[in-house]
Amino acid sequence: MTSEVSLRERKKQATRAALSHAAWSLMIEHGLQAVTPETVAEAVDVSPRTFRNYFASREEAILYGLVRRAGSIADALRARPAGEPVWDSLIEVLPDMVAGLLGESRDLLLLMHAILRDPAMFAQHLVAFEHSQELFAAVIAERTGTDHRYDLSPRLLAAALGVAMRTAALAWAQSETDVSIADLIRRCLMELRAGIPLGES
Amino acid sequence: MTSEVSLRERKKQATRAALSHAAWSLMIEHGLQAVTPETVAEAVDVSPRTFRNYFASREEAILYGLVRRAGSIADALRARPAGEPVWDSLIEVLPDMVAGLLGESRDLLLLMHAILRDPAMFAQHLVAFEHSQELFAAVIAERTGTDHRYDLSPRLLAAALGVAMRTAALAWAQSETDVSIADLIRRCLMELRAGIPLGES
DNA sequence: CCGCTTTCTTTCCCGTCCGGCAAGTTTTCC
DNA sequence: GGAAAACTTGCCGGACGGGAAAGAAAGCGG
Repeated sequence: MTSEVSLRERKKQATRAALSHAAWSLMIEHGLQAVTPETVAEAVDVSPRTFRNYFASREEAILYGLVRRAGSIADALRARPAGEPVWDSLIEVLPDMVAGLLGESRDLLLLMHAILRDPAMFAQHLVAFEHSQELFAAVIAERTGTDHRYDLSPRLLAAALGVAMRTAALAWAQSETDVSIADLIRRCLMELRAGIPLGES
Repeated sequence: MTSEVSLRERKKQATRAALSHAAWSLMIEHGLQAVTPETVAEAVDVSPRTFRNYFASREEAILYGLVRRAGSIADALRARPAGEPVWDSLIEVLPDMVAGLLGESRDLLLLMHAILRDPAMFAQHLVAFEHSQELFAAVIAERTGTDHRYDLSPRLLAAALGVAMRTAALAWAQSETDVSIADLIRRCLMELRAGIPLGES
């Protein structure tokens, strides 16, 4: 009963999580240039070669945690009342949950700066969001009774969510005022639901 | 009058275009693995080192043409009548222009397969779209009289356009039926303008 | 038209990174 | 308990990235 998955699998997941966590911590504490297969592997007490078996790049390791958290957001969406309109679920769940999962705002700021400075980080964060979107697309498709592999709308909406979160995060990182990231995400989502009305003169 | 930019600058642009074009052609004709700094440089008759002075990776070279074309789409948007609502301009211009600029549908299919197969291509195509979105955000901000550096809406809309085009391209590449890419883009845009209404039961 | 300066191209080269391979270790399964 | 499968590790070769300096081309002043 303790093992619905094998010991082997649990160890692998643990190692992957530990490596990812170590990569993240190293970046927060010592900057991006301090994150290398060697330093990360040493922190987890495995060989550098093993690090490369788990992650194709240091960027992937750093951002892996975000994809995991996207998974838990998707689970939270699944847990919403069955009849609730999807847009309502999203606007209810996403802003606070994203803000909650991101942790220290100082950490997020460091991450955003790394993403904006380093081309490899920038590219990889786009990939991470893309992977997260697949998770969201699956949930949305479940809840609307469509198939996200064949129907446009779920994928479009999932992609729009990614856009909302990235746009909000960017605006947050660049703004001098300290509006909350949750509010920014909420505003982006509501604009999207309204069809991005441009107040044109 | 022929030279509003210097000869030097024109030569650089020509070299960049030639390298990008060669990289694209090589991919279409001989597959992704045939595209290397060496082969591309040879096709343009420059040194491999020069190729790397222009592009950070083969993927960047292959996709550079797409970003250029995004620029010409942005120009087309600028040329629309001043009073026209932005969404109308977009729906009017984007679908046909994208389809027209992409050329042979067989080529596009090869590109999509390369993007879906190769992680580096996948990452780079996201970056290319991101760069294109900055161009679109600038146009939208001009036409709505907002500043895309401080206002959310133009960036959100520009990002949504990228999403529409990528989602459409993906659906097109995966569909067995031969709907036109222009129609798919139009459908995505109209769904976005309508706030992605999900026909929920 | 001619040198001088600036910018780009090219060659050479070295350190780093990536990933295949095979030996050693751990887990699984019967 | 022992064979088979899966994972970890060190080693290694080839690819890649980019610095430095010489050579070629373009711009600029006379």
